[in-house]
Amino acid sequence: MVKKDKPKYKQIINAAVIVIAENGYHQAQVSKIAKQAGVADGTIYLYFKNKEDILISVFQEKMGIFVSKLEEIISRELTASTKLGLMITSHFELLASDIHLAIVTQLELRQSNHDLRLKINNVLREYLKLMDKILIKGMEDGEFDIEMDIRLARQMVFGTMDETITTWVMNDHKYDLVELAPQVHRLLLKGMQA
Amino acid sequence: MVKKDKPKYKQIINAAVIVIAENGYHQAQVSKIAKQAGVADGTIYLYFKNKEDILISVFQEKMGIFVSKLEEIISRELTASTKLGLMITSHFELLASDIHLAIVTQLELRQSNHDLRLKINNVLREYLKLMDKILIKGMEDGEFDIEMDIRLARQMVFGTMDETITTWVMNDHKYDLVELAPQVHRLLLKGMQA
Amino acid sequence: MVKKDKPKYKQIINAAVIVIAENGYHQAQVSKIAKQAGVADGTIYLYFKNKEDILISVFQEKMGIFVSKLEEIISRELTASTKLGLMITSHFELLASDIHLAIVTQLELRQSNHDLRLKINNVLREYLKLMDKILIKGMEDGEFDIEMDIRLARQMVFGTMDETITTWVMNDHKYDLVELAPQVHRLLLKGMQA
Amino acid sequence: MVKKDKPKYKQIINAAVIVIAENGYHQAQVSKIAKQAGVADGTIYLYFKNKEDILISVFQEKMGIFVSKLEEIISRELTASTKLGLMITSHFELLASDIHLAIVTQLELRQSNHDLRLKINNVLREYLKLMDKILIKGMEDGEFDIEMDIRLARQMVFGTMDETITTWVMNDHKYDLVELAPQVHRLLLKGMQA
DNA sequence: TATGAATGAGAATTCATTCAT
DNA sequence: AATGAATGAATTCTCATTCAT
Repeated sequence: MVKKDKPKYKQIINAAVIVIAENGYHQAQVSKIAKQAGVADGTIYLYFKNKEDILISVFQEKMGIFVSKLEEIISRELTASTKLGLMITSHFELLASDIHLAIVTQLELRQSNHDLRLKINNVLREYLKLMDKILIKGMEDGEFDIEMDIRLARQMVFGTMDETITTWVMNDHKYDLVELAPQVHRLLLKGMQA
Repeated sequence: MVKKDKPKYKQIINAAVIVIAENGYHQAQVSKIAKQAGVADGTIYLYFKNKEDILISVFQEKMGIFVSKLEEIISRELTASTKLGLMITSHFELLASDIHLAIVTQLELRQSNHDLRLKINNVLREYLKLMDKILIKGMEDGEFDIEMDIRLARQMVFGTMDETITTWVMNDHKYDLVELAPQVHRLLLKGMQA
Repeated sequence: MVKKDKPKYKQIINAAVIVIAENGYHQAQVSKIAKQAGVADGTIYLYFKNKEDILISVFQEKMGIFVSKLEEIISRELTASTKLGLMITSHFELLASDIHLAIVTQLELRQSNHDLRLKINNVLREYLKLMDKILIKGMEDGEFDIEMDIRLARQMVFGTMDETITTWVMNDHKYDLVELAPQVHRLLLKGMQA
Repeated sequence: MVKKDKPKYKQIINAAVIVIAENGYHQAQVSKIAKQAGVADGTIYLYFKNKEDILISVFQEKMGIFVSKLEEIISRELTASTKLGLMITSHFELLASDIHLAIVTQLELRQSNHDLRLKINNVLREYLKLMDKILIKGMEDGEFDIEMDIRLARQMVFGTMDETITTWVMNDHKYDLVELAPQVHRLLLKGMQA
C-alpha cells in the first residue's frame, strides 16, 4: 500500500481544501491544515514533502476526478456536441456540489507562486488535451467548423467555462451554476458549428 | 495639483509594473519598487497609503487606458460587430505592446489576495459594463441573438479574450497575439449572431 | 549477558561511527543510524537511553581500545621515553587504520554540546591518567625534568598529538600520519628531558 | 563609513560573545543576541547576512586582536625565543581578561558545523602563519633546531597553548592562566632549541 | 524483543511600515 | 518633501522520542 492509499493522505488533502477555502490561500498555515485533519503538524510531512506538495496534490487529486469523468464521457458513443454538453454539465456539477473546492480552484490556488502555477498547469494540460479530442472529433464529423483554430476554440470553451464559474463563485454562488450549463453549451456550439 | 498628477506618482506606478513583471508578485518588495523608481522607501508612503494601494493604482491607471480606448470605440458610428472587433484588436495591441503590463495583469496580479482581487474586480467592472453596451446594442440592432443571456455572452467574450492572452503570455509571447484577433472575433461573433 | 555484549549493541555503535563520519555530527539523525545498523528506530532505545547515550558510548567503546593498549604498554619493562614513543605510535596507528573513527573523534564529536563534551572528558581522563603515569615514572627515573609541571607536560604531549592528528584529518589524511610519530616523539622528548 | 565601523556592528558582536558564553552555542538564538545588544531582531540582518555571518564575524573581529598583537611583537627587535614568550603571554592575557571570549573560542565555537569551522580555520591560518615566522626566524638565527619539522613544531606550540587554555576554561578558570605562560614557554623552548 | 507511525516543540528570517532628521 | 535606519510579527519544517502492536 503506497502513501496515497493510506487514509491520512486523503484526510489531509480534504482538510487542506476546507482550510484554504475558509481562510484563503495565504492564511492556510500547515498547522491549521493539520488541526483540521486531526493529526500533528509533523504527520503532514510523513505524507507530503512540503507545503507546496500538499497544494499540488490537492489539485492533482481533485483534477483527477474531472479527468476521469471526462474520459468516461469521451468513451461513450455520442456526438461531439453532446459530449461537449455533458462535459460542461458535469464540470459545473462537480464544482457546484463542492463549494470549498470551487473556491480553491477558481480563486485561491491562483494566488500561488509562479513555480506552483507551472506545476498546476501541467495537471490542467491533461484535461485540456481531452477537451481537444472532443473538438477534433467534432471537426472530423462535420459538426464543428473544419476551418477553426483548435487552440482558439479550446481557449473559448475553457475561457468561457472558467469565467462563468469564477463569476459564480465571486457572487457567493447565489444562483444555480448548473442551470447555466445548457446556455453555455448553446453559446459555445454556435461559435464552433460548421 | 493632486498627488496623481505629480511626476513621482506615475514614476512609482511604472516602476511597480517593471518590478512585478521582472521579479514576480511575491518578489516585488516595496524597497525594490522604490529603488526602481529612484526614490527612498519612505517616499512611497507619501504617494500611496500602503503596498496594496500601489497595486490597485497600477491596475486603475493601466485599466484606465483600456476603458478610454473602449469608450472612444463605442462612441463611433459603427456596427456592434465592428466595435467588438476593434475592442479585441485594441485590447490585444495594448498588451502586446507592453509585455511587462501583460505579465502583470494576466499572471502576477492574480496572485494577490482575496481583498485585493475584489478591489481589482471593481475596476474591471467598468470595462465589462462598456463591453455590455456593445452586446446590448448588437442585440437591439438584430446583429446578435436577442435571446442570449447577456451575462453569459459577456463571460464568453471576456473569458475567451482572457484565456487567449494568458496562454500567449505563458508561452513567452513567442507568436503574434494581434494576428489572432480576427479569428477570435469571428469565433465569438458566430457564437452570438442572431 | 548484559546489553553491551549483545550483538546489536556493537552493531549500533559501529553504525553511529560510520554515519557521523560520513554525514557529519549535525546530520547524524537517529533514524540514519538505525538504518545503517539495520534495525528499527525504536530498537535503538532498547539499547541506549537517548541519542547522547549513543555518542558517549561510541567514545567509551572506542576510547577503551586506546586505554587497553596504553595499559599494556605501561605494564612492559621499558624506559618512560620508549613508552612515550610507543604510545604516540599506537595512538596514531589506531586512528590511521580507522579513518571514520578519526573523523568522529577529532572533528565531529567536538561539535557536541557542553554537557556531552563534559562527559566525553570524563572518559578521556582515564587515558590522561595513564599518560601521567609515564611522565611521573620518567621524572622519577631521571629521564624527564624533575622540575616540570606534570599538568603542563601532559597538555603539551596531548595537545601536540591532538593538533597533529586533527591537522592530518583536516588535510584529508593525504600524508602518512604514522610516519610523523618518531618526530613528534623526539620533539616532545626534548621538551621534557632532564 | 562602512557597516563595520557603525556602533551597532560592534554592539552586536559583543552581545553575541556574551550570549554564546552564557547560554552555549546551541542556545544562542538570534533573538537573544538582539535583546542583549538592545536592538530589534530585524536590525541584526542590516549588519549581518545571517546567523553564521555573526559567528564568523565574532571570530574575525576578536582573532584580529590576536593577529595585530602578534604582528606588533614580531616587528620588534627581539630574539625568536623572546618573541615566543611574548606571544604566549599576550595570548593568555587576552583570554584571561575576557572570560566570555575564552569560553566562546575554546568551547562554543568548536560546536559549529563543518562549513563554519572551515571559515574559522581560514581566519586562524593567518595567526598560524605569523607563528611560523617566529619559528623560522629562530631556526635561521640558530636558536631553534634547524632540523625540526616546522609544521610539527607549530602543532606542538599551538596544540600545547590550546590544550592549556581549554583545560583552564573547563576548570572554570579557577587558577591563574597567565602565571602558566613562563612554564609553557620554557617547555616549548626546550622542545625546539638547537 | 522489535517495530515504525505519530508526535509537537522550537527558531531563523523577511519585509511592510514608521518616524526622527 | 524626502530620506532610510530601525522595527518586530509571523510561519515552515526537523527530528528525538514514544508506544500500540
